[in-house]
Amino acid sequence: MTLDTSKVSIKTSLASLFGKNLYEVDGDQLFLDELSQCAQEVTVREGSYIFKEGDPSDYVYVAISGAIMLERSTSKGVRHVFAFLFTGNLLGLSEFSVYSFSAKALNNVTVIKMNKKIIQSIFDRYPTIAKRFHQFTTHVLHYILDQMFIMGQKTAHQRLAHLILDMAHRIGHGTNRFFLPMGRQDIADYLGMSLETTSRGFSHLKKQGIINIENNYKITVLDSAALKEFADI
Amino acid sequence: MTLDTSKVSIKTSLASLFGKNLYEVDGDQLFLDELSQCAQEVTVREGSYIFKEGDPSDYVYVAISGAIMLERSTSKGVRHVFAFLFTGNLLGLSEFSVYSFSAKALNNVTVIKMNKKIIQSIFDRYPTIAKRFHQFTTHVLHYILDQMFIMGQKTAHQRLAHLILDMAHRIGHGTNRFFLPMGRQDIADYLGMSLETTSRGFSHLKKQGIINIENNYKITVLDSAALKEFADI
DNA sequence: CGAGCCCTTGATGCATTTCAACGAATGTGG
DNA sequence: CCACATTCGTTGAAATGCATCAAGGGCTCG
Repeated sequence: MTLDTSKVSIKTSLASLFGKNLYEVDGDQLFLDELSQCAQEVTVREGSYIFKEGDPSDYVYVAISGAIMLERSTSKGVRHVFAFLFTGNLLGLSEFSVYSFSAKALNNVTVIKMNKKIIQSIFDRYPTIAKRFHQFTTHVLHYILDQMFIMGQKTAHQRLAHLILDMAHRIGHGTNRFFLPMGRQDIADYLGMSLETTSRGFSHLKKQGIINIENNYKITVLDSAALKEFADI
Repeated sequence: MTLDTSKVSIKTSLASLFGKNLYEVDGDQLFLDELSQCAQEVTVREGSYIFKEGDPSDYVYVAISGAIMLERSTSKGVRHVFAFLFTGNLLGLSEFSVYSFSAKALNNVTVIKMNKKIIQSIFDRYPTIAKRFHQFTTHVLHYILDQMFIMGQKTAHQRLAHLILDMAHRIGHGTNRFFLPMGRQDIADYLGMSLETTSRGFSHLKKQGIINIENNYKITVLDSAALKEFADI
C-alpha cells in the first residue's frame, strides 16, 4: 500500500485538496511521506462502484482522473443524484460508520484510496493539514447550498443551463467545449426532472443558438453570456 | 462577555452540540471555563436578524430557545430559505470571511454568541472538542443531503409532507402535536413552491384526515403512517 | 368596528410529466 | 458486411401539476 507522490496527476489532485502550495510548506513533505504509506492508487472500471450506500466508510477517496457520480436510491427505486465529481474532488468524508450514498464511475476512473483511521491519526499530528481538510468540508457545504438554491428557485430549463455552465467551468476549465460524462437520465435525476424535459432543454438551447451538440455528449457553449442570462444568474 | 454555563438551557444546548456527556469528560470543565469567557447570551426579537448575508463572519452562534430561519436573496429579490433551526442547532460555521446567508429570528430567540477567532484558538488547545465540532459540520452536510433529496422529489405535496414529518420530529420531539413557528410563505420559499401550493397542500392533508390544523400554525399529526406513506419514505 | 395581515379557495394558463413513437448509434451474430 | 437487437436520445400529443391572478374569509390589533 504505497503511493507515488511524485507523480504529476497525484500532485495536482492533492494540491487541489490540501492547498496549492502543499509542497512548499514546512513539514508537509513529512505528511506526504506518511500519506503515501496509507494511501493507494486504485482504478475503477466504467459503470462499477467505488463504494455503495451502506458500506462501512473505512476509506476516503480523492479523484485523480475520470468522472464520478454520487447517487442514492429509495426503497421504491427512486434515484437521486447528488453530485458529479472530477479531478481533485474528495469522496467519502462521512463521519458516520457507513456511506450514505453510492459512488459510481461514469467512465474509467483512478482514485487515491486512503484509510480513514490512519488519515485521522495523521491529522492529529498535522493540525495545519487537518484544518485544510475541514475547510474543504465547509467548501462542500457551500457548494451544496448553492445547488439547493438552484433546485428550489429555477425552472427546469434554467436549472439545466446552470448545470451546463457548471460543467463548462469544471470540465472545460474556461474553454467553451467539453465532453459530458453522464447521460440524460443522470442529469434528470440530478436536477429533479424527467429525462424528456432534460432532452427538450438541450434541444431548446441548441435551437436558440446558445449551445451546440455533437454526438449527444460533446457540448460547445456558443454564447456564454446568453447562457448566463438564461440561467438567470 | 461572560456566559453562565451552569444554566440548564445552556447546558442542554451545548450538550447537543458537543456531545451528551460534555460535563463528564476530563478537561472539559476547563474548556467550558474558557468558553464562558468568549461567549455571551444574546436575545433577538421576533423578525429581526441575528446576522445578515455579507456581514463579516466573526461569530458562531448556538440556538438556546426560539426558532431561526436561514435565508438568502438574489439581486432580483428572489428569496430562498435554507433551513429552520431550533434549540441546540449551530449557526455561522462558515470558513469564509462573510456569512453567505442571513439568520432571521422567527420568534423571540436566545442564542449563545461566540467569537470565532477565540473559539478557534480554544479548539487548537482542545483537539477533542475541535473534532466534535467538525463532526457537527459533517452532520449538517448529512442533513442537507437529505434535504436535497427531498427537493428532487416528485410532487410539491410530498415535499410538504416531508417538512411536516421533520417538524414533528424536531419541534414536537415524538409527540404528534406542535406549533409551526414560520408562515406559509417561509415554507414555500423553503420547499421551492408558491405560497398557494403550500396552502393547498395543508388543506389536502387535512381533508384526507392525515393532519389537523388549528389557528393556521397549530398542527396535529393524526395518522403518522399515512403521512409517511404520502411522503413516500 | 374597520384596517391590515395572512391564509384559503377558485379559475385559468403555462410548465412539466407521462405515454408513445421514432431515430441515431453501437454491438452481435449470421 | 449486412440484418437485427439494443440502448439512448429526440420529438409529439395528451394529461397533470403548479404558478399566477383574483377574490374572499378569519384573525388580531388599534
